[in-house]
Amino acid sequence: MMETKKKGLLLTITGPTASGKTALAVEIAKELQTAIISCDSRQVYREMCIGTAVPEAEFLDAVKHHFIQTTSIQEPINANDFGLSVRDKLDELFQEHNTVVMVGGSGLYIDSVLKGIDDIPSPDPNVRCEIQRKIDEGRIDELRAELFRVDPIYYNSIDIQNPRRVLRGLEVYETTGVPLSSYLGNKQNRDFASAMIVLELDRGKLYSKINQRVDHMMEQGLIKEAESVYEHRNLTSLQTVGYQELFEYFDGTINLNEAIEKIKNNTRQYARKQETWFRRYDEAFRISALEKSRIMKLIKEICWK
RNA sequence: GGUGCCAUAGCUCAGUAGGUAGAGCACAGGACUGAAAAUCCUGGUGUCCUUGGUUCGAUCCCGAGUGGCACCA
Repeated sequence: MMETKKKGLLLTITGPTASGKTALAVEIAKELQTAIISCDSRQVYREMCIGTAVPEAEFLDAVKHHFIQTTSIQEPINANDFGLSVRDKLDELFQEHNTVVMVGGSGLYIDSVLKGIDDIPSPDPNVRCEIQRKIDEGRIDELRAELFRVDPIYYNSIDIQNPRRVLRGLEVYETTGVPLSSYLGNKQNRDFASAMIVLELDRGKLYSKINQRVDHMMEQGLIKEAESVYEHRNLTSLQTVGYQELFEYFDGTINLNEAIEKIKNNTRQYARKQETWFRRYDEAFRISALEKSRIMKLIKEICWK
């Protein structure tokens, strides 16, 4: 069989939040003299910096980073937009580099870049609002029945308990007149090679790093940052750990200590969900986040291939 | 010192007309192709404070002890 010519290698570094991805990626990118693509659904927003743990200035200065603070919370992006933009950017970067480093913990965004995503027309936002209204009114059964009628294939493929999935199927059908399932299976495979490293850290260590990091964010002025975006609290991009809890504090429903504890709890849960997601990447190299020299050795082996 | 109330899951608490227990949170596992730091599903946590008594049987009733809280001195 003829192997299609690959443009270059995308080396993805992932792992749960606070596992040390950022610093490691910078070190690797320096070693390989290449650029970094951030794969983080929240660091793309300019208005959120402290709470999303955007890399420190010294890191950003040392290596060219892409997709960090490039858009506004008022112009939200989604997994599809992200995947397409990254692929465009990679075309450009592979002209100059054999290897590019991608680092981040947003699983769906990683998939969008590596596996691609089917081309589905963007639904009408008003349609979404209308369907959401019905969900809020408790009419989910009605919506499920409707979805079953218009798109039984999709209906049978999703978690029908999850209103988001039901909504998704209906919003596509209602705006395009065509079932969502008919758009599936035509995605564009990537034209570059891929290798992935998943950083691992035992729960105890991970949780204490998370706690420390939250305390550090508070010292850096997370409250002030949250205040500055409070008026936009309903935007999708602000459905984010570290902000929603402080908004509750601003509202007076909880006190500051409770808010901080909640941020820590929710960050822990986020880390756990990330780990669940990463277990699906069975082609990935899994390695302890603490063994830096082993990681660097592994990188060299991967890149020599 | 006296009186009253309380003691049940890691935490906050519910409960059993006496048949060894349950919610929320925490914790753990899972799903996930355009909101993904989102959304959804699943799971169990236990000397029911100690000790004597009543009873076929006590976490529950009675006595004593210990600890906590409140009030009175």
